Amino acid sequence: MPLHRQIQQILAEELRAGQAPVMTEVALMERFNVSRAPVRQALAGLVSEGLVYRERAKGTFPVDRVNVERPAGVQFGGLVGYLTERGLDPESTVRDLRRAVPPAEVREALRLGPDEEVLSFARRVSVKGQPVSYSRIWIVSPEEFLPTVEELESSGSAVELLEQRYGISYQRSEHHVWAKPADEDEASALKVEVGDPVLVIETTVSSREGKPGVWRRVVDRAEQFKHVFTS
Amino acid sequence: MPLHRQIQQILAEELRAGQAPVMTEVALMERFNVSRAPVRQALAGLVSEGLVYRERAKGTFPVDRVNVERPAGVQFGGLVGYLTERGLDPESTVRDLRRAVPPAEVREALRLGPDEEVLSFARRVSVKGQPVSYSRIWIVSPEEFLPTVEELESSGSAVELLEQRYGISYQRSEHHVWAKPADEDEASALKVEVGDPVLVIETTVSSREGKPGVWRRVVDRAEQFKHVFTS
DNA sequence: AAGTGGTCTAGACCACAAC
DNA sequence: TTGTGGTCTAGACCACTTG
Repeated sequence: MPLHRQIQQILAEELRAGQAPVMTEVALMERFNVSRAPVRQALAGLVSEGLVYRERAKGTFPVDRVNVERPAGVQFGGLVGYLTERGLDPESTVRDLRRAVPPAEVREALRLGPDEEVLSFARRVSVKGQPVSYSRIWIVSPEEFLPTVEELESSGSAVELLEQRYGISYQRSEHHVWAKPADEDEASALKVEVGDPVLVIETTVSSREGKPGVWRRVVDRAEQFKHVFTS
Repeated sequence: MPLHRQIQQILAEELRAGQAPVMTEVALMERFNVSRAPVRQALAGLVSEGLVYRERAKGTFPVDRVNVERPAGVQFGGLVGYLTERGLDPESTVRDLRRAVPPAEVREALRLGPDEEVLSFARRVSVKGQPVSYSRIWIVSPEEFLPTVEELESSGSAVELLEQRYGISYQRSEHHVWAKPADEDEASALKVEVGDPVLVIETTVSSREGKPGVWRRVVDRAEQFKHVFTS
């Protein structure tokens, strides 16, 4: 592991522990016996982590109140884990797992030809027997990637599986969010009345090359869980 | 302007114009007659702009399809400008402008004492006489910051005014998003029926020091405008 | 073998803030 | 005046990809 990562990690731990380490570049150069470059790189990392901020000619200071909470919503497929962390013991039901040609809207978002097949399935997440979220996902993946329903239900995230097995990782995502009255399908899946408000989130996930690889549409029960985005 | 910014700007223009400039570090060092540091800094900037990606031992490449669209939603107070850009000619109505003690929920988010007053007002944005968005905002600001209703309606963003006059700038924001049925107030403000779905977004904006300075709650007509978040 | 980006050293000068 | 972070130079070695 490169020096600057080690330094960043050490400082991040100290910051999260509430200690405010001496943060001037010179002091850190002496403390770690390195030149300025790795120190600056480590500090840049802490800035992008949101742990410190820097002011020219003034210094480097820890951010006031570090947000400990890591909310769901931005993290892809994090809902199950998020609920589990809070002791809510969610059930995840996967069905309709198959390779298929997606509808036109999804084909366009994923830039697929009219005959290209991708992996798809639907997932329903329930807490105490009450459904809170219903989603369908389309994943561009190797043909030999065929996880079982059990694997998907236990992992909570197909993208995670894909990353573990093939090293395919995604960097960018774009979320489109709106509210609408539930139609019949959504109402029956979520056990609400037709016309009740639901939250719809459509997400396109792309690799760092800018190539879209995953499209997902989530329908949430209104007021059940708030989604959090940070920027 | 520092060298690396100039280089980044030149390359960004070329990339957006569709030209794919030679991107190896050595080539750029020769082209701009600089050392490696500013070149690397410029390229790092392009990466965070989302214009290029880099692969170790392979090279630096333009991102597949550069998203030209700059969506509203993440930008604070950008709705009016966003609609205007699309030729929709929105009307912005500001009312109830005053300094006041916010309710407990907002006080907590802004970390205020029980008697501290902040600037507040409500804004309704309409397109063709039809309301699309209703919001209330609370802004921690100097007492002498008292913009007029006219200034607020024309600027589209109180935060922008604050930035221009006092140099106060905000970096972080956190959005909580959910759907709910409209209550009586929301229904009458947005001219929808009670119980119709609306989208609620509560946003806390903080300075880079981590100090929260603005709290806003927006209620949107459902399906009227989608909100877009990228990460 | 040649070329790439990632890392690191050891210097230097600058604008700016604080004392 | 001193110390800070921002910028830049001129070197170096490395792991890794590609021909």
